[in-house]
Amino acid sequence: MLELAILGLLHESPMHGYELRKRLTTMLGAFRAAFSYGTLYPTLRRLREAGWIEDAPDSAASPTTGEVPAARAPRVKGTGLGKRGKVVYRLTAEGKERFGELLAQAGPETWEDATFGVHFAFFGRTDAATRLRILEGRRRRVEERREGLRDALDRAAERIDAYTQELQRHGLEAADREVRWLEELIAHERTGQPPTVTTQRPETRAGDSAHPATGADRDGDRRTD
Amino acid sequence: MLELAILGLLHESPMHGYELRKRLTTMLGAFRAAFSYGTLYPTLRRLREAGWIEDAPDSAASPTTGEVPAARAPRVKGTGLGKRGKVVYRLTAEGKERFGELLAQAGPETWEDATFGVHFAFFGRTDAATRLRILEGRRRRVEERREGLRDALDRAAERIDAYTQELQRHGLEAADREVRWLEELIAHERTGQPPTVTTQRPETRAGDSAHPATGADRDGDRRTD
DNA sequence: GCCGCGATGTATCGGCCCGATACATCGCAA
DNA sequence: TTGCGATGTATCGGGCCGATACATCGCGGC
Repeated sequence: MLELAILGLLHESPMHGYELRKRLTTMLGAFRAAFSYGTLYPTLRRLREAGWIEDAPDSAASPTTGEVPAARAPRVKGTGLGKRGKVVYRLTAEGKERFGELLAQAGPETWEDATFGVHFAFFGRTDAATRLRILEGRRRRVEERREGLRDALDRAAERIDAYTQELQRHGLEAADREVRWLEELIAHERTGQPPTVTTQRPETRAGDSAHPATGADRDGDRRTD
Repeated sequence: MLELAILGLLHESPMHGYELRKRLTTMLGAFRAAFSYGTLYPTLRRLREAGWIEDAPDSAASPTTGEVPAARAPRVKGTGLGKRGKVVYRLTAEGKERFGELLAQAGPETWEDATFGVHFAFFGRTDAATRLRILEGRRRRVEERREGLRDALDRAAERIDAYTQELQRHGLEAADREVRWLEELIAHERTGQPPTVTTQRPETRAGDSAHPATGADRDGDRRTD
């Protein structure tokens, strides 16, 4: 899950682990608070070893000329880095491919809480059919939870602790709201609209006016989950 | 976190791991879907080794539960539990003490998503001062997230992907609703009201909900899961 | 000058937790 | 008899978290 998030973020532009984490935190609105560094750095390492991303020393210290660091010095373990510590990660060609694969997935794991959030955040680069499948899977998932909560409350009535009951009531309401949200999104998808685009502030300077979301890439091959 | 949940549930009555998990699932309304067995059983083992709980072969559970409609015949013939059968866990005296300690905690970890849910579910056995501290800590936590989301949306405006924006908007709304919920609860706590006396749950159907005969339930006592 | 101090930045460790998987038993129906 | 779904216990690999440890940078105070 973090893998998809990192690949997607680096797809826009290379950046540090530190910045990556901040972007992650605000990007994942609901569904997840933040990833910890204890997760982030090991994952970066894994992705590097898999060849999806590559790192380079930050050349920001010397703007244009400067001396290029002699060689991609192998990471000195033990006590931190040599001297200049910042590392910029960037996506490789294989990484782009991998990102595409992950984007096309629409299996059961894609509609779990946090995973769904990450996938949704990248819907702008996901093809329409996959978007719909994920949205509907998620809806079913939340509906199931909602029914479970409803039953529990019906059956519980005055048998269980009032606080527990209140917790379930709150959970039921949240589930209900999410289902309605999803239904709206699904309806929009079916009519070909991008998302609801709440407040429009026409500040869209020159450049392309096309919507990033409605590109409709013709699918050639697709792995159905 | 699971530790608190298990101790609290076993405080009511002894039960199997299997039943424990089902109770857990419905108890934790929002904030958490379910615990997996891959978590539950190792935790039970840990608690047993720590001395907080003890196991015993399944014979007669104490009837303090909601009672079972006599359809359950004792399937214990000759006690085959010696080798490996059903195991009923029950709280020890030390376990009760431990439960009390955990209930009294009100630190930073108690207002994280899932942990907060577990603590809240046991508010009926938590003293008032601790309840208030946890509620207020949680509120601050969610407020911070809300502000972060608000800033991101203000600043982002037309810069970011429409789907990502929609995700953040949804997250903002959810955070806002939770803050209001918490504020209501805090107000109730301050006036000494026990729990929020909610006799009606949110109706998800259209149309308003006049509640006929509050408290009366059409029997629903056929399933004991 | 230089000193602390908070933000930036990278990284590891112990431990919680999850999904997948493997068993075994029981009641029931084809 | 066989199959099947619910009940029931348990482990394993790996993802993820909180705590912790460093190191550098910019900046204001003294």
